[in-house]
Amino acid sequence: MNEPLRLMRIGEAAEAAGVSTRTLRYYEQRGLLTPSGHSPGGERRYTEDDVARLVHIRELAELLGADLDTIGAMLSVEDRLASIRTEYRKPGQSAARQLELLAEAEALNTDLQQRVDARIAGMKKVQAHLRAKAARYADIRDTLRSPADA
Amino acid sequence: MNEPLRLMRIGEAAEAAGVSTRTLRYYEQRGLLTPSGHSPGGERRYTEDDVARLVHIRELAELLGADLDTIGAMLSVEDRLASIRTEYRKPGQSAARQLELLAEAEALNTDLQQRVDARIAGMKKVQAHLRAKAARYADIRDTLRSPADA
DNA sequence: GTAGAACTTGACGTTGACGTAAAGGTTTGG
DNA sequence: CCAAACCTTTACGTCAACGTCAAGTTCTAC
Repeated sequence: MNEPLRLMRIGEAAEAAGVSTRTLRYYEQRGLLTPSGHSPGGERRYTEDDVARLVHIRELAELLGADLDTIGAMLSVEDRLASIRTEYRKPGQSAARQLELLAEAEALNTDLQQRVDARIAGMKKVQAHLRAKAARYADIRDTLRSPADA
Repeated sequence: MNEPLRLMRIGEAAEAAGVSTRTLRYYEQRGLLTPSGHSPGGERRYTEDDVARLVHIRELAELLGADLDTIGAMLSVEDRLASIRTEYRKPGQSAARQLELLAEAEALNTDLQQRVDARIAGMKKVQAHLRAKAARYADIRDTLRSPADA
């Protein structure tokens, strides 16, 4: 009924995400990523989902250039969200409570979207600069070929 | 004939760019930004162009998340480029030499473009994720309003 | 059941990009 | 010309995000 659910040791998980084992332990200490389980002897065991989350963290870090605290905030929003979805499925919940949680998640998501949008806009500005420069080079190249100067 | 050419002291230049004076001295030490001149007493004097360069550096740092060494490399490309333009204007230059310099500049520019493009692509991926999430929230909101469950 | 690889928890080291304090020299307005 | 504001160099401090031992424990393959 339940899938095989591969459990990875820390080294395997780290390699799968392209980071060091130190990074995994550090992220755990910072509350960003807790391994899904442990071996009887106490070793960390990671699932594919854990690795996906790890990759996600790296994306946010590298693409957004955000520090780990900021990323932690983003993740807790997403986690919050997941629990909202769970809670939402339970029939016992009051509709008011559900709407409240939903509103919170939406606000945080909107905030994140704005940050990303701003960043993309800035990057596009740089991109435009570079394109303009490329065009100038092409011009210069043309001028060099046909020296109609005087 | 020549414009007034306002010269700023370090504090003014720093404030104009929204950074600390320490940052200016640090960038100078790292070879990223040398003031255009000095007062007789030895104080740094910056021009508007210097400030523009400073702003440019900050843009690259914040938008690209690049470290100062990388930014330094980018800047030296641009500087190289400016000197190429200067050299290119001189009539004494051989056309072969000009083409050589131009090719170098174009190669470096292309490289930079690719890096920026990749970054934008990554950001757009994140953007898409966030949009999908927003859509899901909207769905949930709808479901909450009309509980057609059984 | 044992060797060796991989893991555990400390704890100290490193690097980048500045912050900050000290001790003195320079500018500038009145 | 003089005080306040601003600047100079030098040097140590800081913070994040890990890297790197060290000393001991657990896994895995044979």
